[in-house]
Amino acid sequence: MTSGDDVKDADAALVNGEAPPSRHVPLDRGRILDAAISYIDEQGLAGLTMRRLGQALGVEAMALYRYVAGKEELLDGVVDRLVAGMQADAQVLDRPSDGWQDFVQRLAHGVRRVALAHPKAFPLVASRPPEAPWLRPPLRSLEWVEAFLAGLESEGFSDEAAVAAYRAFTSFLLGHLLLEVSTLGADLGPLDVMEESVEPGLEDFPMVSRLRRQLAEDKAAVEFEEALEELLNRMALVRQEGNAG
Amino acid sequence: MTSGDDVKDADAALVNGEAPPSRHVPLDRGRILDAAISYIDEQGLAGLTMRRLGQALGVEAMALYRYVAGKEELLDGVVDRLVAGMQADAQVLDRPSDGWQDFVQRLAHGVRRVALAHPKAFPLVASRPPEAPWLRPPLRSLEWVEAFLAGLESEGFSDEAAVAAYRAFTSFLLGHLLLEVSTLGADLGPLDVMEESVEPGLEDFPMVSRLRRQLAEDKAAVEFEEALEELLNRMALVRQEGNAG
DNA sequence: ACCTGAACACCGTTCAAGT
DNA sequence: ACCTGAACACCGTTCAAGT
Repeated sequence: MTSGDDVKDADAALVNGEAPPSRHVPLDRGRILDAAISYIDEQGLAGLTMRRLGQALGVEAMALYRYVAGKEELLDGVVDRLVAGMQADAQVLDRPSDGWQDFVQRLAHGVRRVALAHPKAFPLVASRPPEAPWLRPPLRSLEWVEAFLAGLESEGFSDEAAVAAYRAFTSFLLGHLLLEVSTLGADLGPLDVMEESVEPGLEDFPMVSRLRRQLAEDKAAVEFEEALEELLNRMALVRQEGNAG
Repeated sequence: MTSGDDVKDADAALVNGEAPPSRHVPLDRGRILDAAISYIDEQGLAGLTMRRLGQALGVEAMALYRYVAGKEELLDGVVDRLVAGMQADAQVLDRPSDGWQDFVQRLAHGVRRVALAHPKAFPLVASRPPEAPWLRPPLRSLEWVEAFLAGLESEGFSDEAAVAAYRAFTSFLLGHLLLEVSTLGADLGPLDVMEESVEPGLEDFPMVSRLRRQLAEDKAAVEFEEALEELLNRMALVRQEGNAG
């Protein structure tokens, strides 16, 4: 677990794990962003406050402003950190080694894993306005886009086919993951478990009430796999067109 | 509409149309929600405040609480109103008359029209947590879902096929429309126009910088049409399976 | 019946001051 | 160098009071 790496100065008293706010270890941006993500995971996005975040770090809110420019910039930092997590997790920077289908599958599952790990934070990745038109959510980093395009072209995709694939891939991920994550209670903190009883007024909607069970069934995982498979098929067609034309 | 029935006591103040009865026309929920949507359209979601909304209506903020339970409930009301707008616009309650493909196309374009008309408010439709698992964004009303399912079944879809189509349709709409709307400046109010100059650090990303033009090109409309066409093809397959099996 | 004034707890953010 | 206290403008929400 804890690698016994040397620590440069003798703050040896605090050892490992998540050190609770300690006197002499100064804050740093990374710790603040991680704390923000944890806070959102536990309390929900709406509950995140500069003052409460400071409190969680054992510090007054004003101390945060030495490391983040403001709340907006904090949230941007959270998004960056989540996106960086996707990259590390999916090893997206690796080039395709088992064909482009495997490559794309790996990326898709990497993003999905992060979304499911942080369902209350993921909508942030989706909704912050992109800084550039080539950074479509949820693939909000140049590293991501570069790796995606380069990976596909190394596997025989033309410029046009790679760009089309990029658009299709982002739309696919955004729609599926946002929907999946929204069912996991994406907004509020203390969420009441839904009642199993009959919803009021449902008797006016015969189809919905008859298909209630099937509509409520959690098919997110297989749905994702099937839609991803469909996407790969479409991408294969576009790739061939590019080669033929 | 309102028959001139006598009301026995004065608790009425029943609101009919836009009649200015006496001095200040009293507020009503509809007017508040419409004002909120206008405010979001013009100033952005982040700028919406109970106090400022009151001001826009010529009233103190506290007066709003007679008609909405709070800010959260206000936003839910905004979502309901936008969804109602989709229904009116797309005439979703009409049953299919030119085949189910035409039916689904009509619905899709109706939702897209509302999204494009209110790009800064649409993310709300996507991100508020659904009240029930059968109300997947952006189709957040029982009327919508009922009409969708009934429409497809009347055109030969089985239960399973209709439910699968519903899932696929919502994912498709959410992904495409959220992405399209996010490029229209979905978050901030006074947004600076982006610089045409070279982005910093782009030289480290050869693919992105080479494909810059193509990536920035606005293909949202054709992309939507093509993906919708794809979706219809998939739905056609699922429909046949249902009939064959 | 409908709206307002005053009040409360909480927010983001600044800046001079502490250590 | 890093953090805090005090202050400011603004927020959502309540409630008694005005008309």
